[in-house]
Amino acid sequence: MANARTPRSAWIDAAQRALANGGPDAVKVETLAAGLGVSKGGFYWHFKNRQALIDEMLDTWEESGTDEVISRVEAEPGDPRDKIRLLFRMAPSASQFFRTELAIRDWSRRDKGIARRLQKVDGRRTEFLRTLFGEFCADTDEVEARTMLAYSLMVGSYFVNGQSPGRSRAGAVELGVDWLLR
Amino acid sequence: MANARTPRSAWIDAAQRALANGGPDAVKVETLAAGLGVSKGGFYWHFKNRQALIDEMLDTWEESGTDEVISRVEAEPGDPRDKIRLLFRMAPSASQFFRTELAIRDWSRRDKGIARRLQKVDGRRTEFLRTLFGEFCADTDEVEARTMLAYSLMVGSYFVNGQSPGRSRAGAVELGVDWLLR
Amino acid sequence: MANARTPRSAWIDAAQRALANGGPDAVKVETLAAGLGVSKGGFYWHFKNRQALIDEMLDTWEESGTDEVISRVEAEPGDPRDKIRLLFRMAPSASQFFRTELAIRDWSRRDKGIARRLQKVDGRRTEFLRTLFGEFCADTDEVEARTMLAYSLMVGSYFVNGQSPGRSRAGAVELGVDWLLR
Amino acid sequence: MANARTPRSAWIDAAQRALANGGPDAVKVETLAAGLGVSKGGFYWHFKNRQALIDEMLDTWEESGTDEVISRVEAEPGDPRDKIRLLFRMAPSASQFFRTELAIRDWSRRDKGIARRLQKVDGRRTEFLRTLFGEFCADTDEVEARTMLAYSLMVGSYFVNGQSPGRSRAGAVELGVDWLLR
DNA sequence: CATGAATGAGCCTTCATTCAT
DNA sequence: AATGAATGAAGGCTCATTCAT
Repeated sequence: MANARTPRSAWIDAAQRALANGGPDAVKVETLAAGLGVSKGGFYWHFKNRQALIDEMLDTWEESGTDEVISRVEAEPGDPRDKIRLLFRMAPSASQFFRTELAIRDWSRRDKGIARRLQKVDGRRTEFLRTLFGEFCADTDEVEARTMLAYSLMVGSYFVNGQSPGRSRAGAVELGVDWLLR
Repeated sequence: MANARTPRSAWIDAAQRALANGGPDAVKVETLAAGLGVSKGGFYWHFKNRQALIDEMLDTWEESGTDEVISRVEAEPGDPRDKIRLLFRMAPSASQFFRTELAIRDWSRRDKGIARRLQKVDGRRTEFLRTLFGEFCADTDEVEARTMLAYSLMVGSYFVNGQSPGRSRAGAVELGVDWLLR
Repeated sequence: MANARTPRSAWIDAAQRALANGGPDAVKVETLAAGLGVSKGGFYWHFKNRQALIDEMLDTWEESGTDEVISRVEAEPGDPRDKIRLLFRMAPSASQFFRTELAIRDWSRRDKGIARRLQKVDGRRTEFLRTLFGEFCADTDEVEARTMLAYSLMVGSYFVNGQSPGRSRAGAVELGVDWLLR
Repeated sequence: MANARTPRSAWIDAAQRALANGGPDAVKVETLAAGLGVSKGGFYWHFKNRQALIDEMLDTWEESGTDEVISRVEAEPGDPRDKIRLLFRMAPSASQFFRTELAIRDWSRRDKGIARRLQKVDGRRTEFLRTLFGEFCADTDEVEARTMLAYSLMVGSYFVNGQSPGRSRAGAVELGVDWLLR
């Protein structure tokens, strides 16, 4: 039973990829089925309907997007500054995951349920950042300022398309990080 | 005369609102028409097709989002720090406009044409920020770092959903701005 | 009054051209108006509706398609054979007119009214051919056979698309005519 | 299995009938579906789009209108004259098929693709006629003349609506055929 | 005589969903 | 665990027609 020919997880993965590449409206039963080399009818064996798939996909994302990242960073040796730097380096490397997240971020502005999920994720991550900054920074307001700037940079830089003169986006981001960690 | 019963601009406004609220796929001729209390057929008197409306809407956004904003800020008296603060205050007030922009930002990741437009807009705005920071900050790298952080904060904070403990989002953003302008 | 800015006849001509080029469905009020550099609203000043235009166009065609051709041929000097040859030569020269007629011919298979009109036209023309053949051919059946062959050739050759080896269509038709006039 | 509830061929047949009865623009997905007692959405399971149906319909017509006809005639015993007579007798009996062809003939004047197809069909058929006439007729020009007249009669007589005095169309055509086979 | 603006029916196409097998 | 076939609700677009000016 559990070892289905096309397991549930395959649909969820495909949905996540579709979301990352084309936004919520690109999560089409037909398209996913085609990608999996399966007829769309089969989809309804696994899921009640499209919404059910989407919900499960979001559950999956929510889980892996917080604990996983944080525990990986915490496991790493080094001072808080190293850990923050690591966080910035992780985002682009988890590309597929991160691109899905960007789509979800946009989506959250139109969907209360998604917004709630994102709030949890962002809450946990900023909390983590606050802890890290707090380790070398006494003033609460300053911790908050740096946290806000750091997280906005981490997320926002992916929504910004401008070109810094003579610098790659990554280069410009690094300058920002350095400045934040002075 | 240009006394249209439903002027072109009404369609563009409606499209902008729809984009802000539901993303590109929510810009539906039928829906816009219903919202304007007009039959969908009438749309095609004003625009060749849906794409033409979208293009014009983007043109409109592009213009008002750069020249307009920049010249309004430059007209204001005050030192560069005041001007940067004004920029941050303007964004949320131009709420409808800004929400449209956020949708465009997400869209740009999937559409080359949109990406090009956004690059122009972001390029001009960051250029403007660079000028302002340059007025009280000698080091080029520092100017770049502050610019990147400021713009990411301005944009990214709208994509972040977390809650700072005991602070509104606006409050947290202000802390960030203050810190950036030290 | 009678000298309108865009006279009735202009619409009828345009309709005839459209019919010749694109068949009945190409006779679109909008297209005709555009071709005349006029807005389509004006159409309804002249005609009750599309059907009215079509009917008038057919009336016009019916008139010019019989008496005109026949009287022009009869006016010409020469023996019956010359006149028949002239008829064959006239068809392609009256190109615009003839192309309209081909469209009408097709149309007539689906529209009783058109069929009746065409029957009148074909009846008069074949009658005329019968007279001409009768002048050098005694046997009634032979006259009928030649008439049928001649008229089918005149009309049908325009619906046939094959290529005779080493001959133009006109060349092949001429061979047929020669043979018919032996 | 290929046990389609509404097989592809049913759509093609319906399309052919629609074309025969109303011309190319009458081949409407919605209309065909209604005729087949099926919802229009189902159409797109069988065909990519309307054009795909039309193309397949034309392929079908092309094949059955050449190879099929020719091989059926060639299989028949008898001298060339008998075979030509058979050809003339076959046309009206394949009424549905022939009416479709007449529509295609008209269509070909406005559509290059259709024209190419028709040229192939007419080319093969006239080639066949040329062979048959060649068997009892030495002079090349005469063969060509008779071929042209025969084929124009076969096709053209269906576009001619006149009434021969005291004769049916079929009767008049027969007279023509007899004369051609002297 | 005509335009500018709109209506509404109709068509093509897409897609979530259903269902018998 | 899935396929083949279909439904039906949208949504984009065209076009005949209307009507105030």
